Amino acid sequence: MAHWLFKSEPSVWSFERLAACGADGTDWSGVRNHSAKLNMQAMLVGEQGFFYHSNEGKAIVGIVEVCKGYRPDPTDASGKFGMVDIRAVRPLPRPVTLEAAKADARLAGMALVVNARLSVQPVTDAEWRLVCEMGGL
DNA sequence: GCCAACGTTGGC
DNA sequence: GCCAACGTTGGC
Repeated sequence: MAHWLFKSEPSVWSFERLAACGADGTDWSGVRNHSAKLNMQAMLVGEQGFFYHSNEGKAIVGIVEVCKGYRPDPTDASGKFGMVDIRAVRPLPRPVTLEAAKADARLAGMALVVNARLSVQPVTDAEWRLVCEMGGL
């Protein structure tokens, strides 16, 4: 099972707000980037990812799960982009800050460290295990 | 098809 | 608030 990372400004859409959506989660519409699109296309229902707060907090704050597979994004008039649905699984007991990720040499290749602007990122198994551990899981 | 100009994102 | 990085657009 692959792992992922979803990024959002908490003032726009926070992990708390996702958690409030419950077990059905919400559609992750509005992504307009081809790399992010390819990542979402590769997602399978049941795969898990991190949820990262950009700008404010700058930390991985929770675990999410893909609960509906890739399909067209109705908010995209061009029809080129799509979306998946995600739901909150659990918050991290100890959020893992960007600073902490950058400080760990084992995470030097992590997409979040290398290309912070990509809104939907892949996470390797090793990165997943390490960040979960750092986060207190 | 190349590349300069521009807009957006996000860390600092 | 600034600016670097990146993606997209459009002129040639």
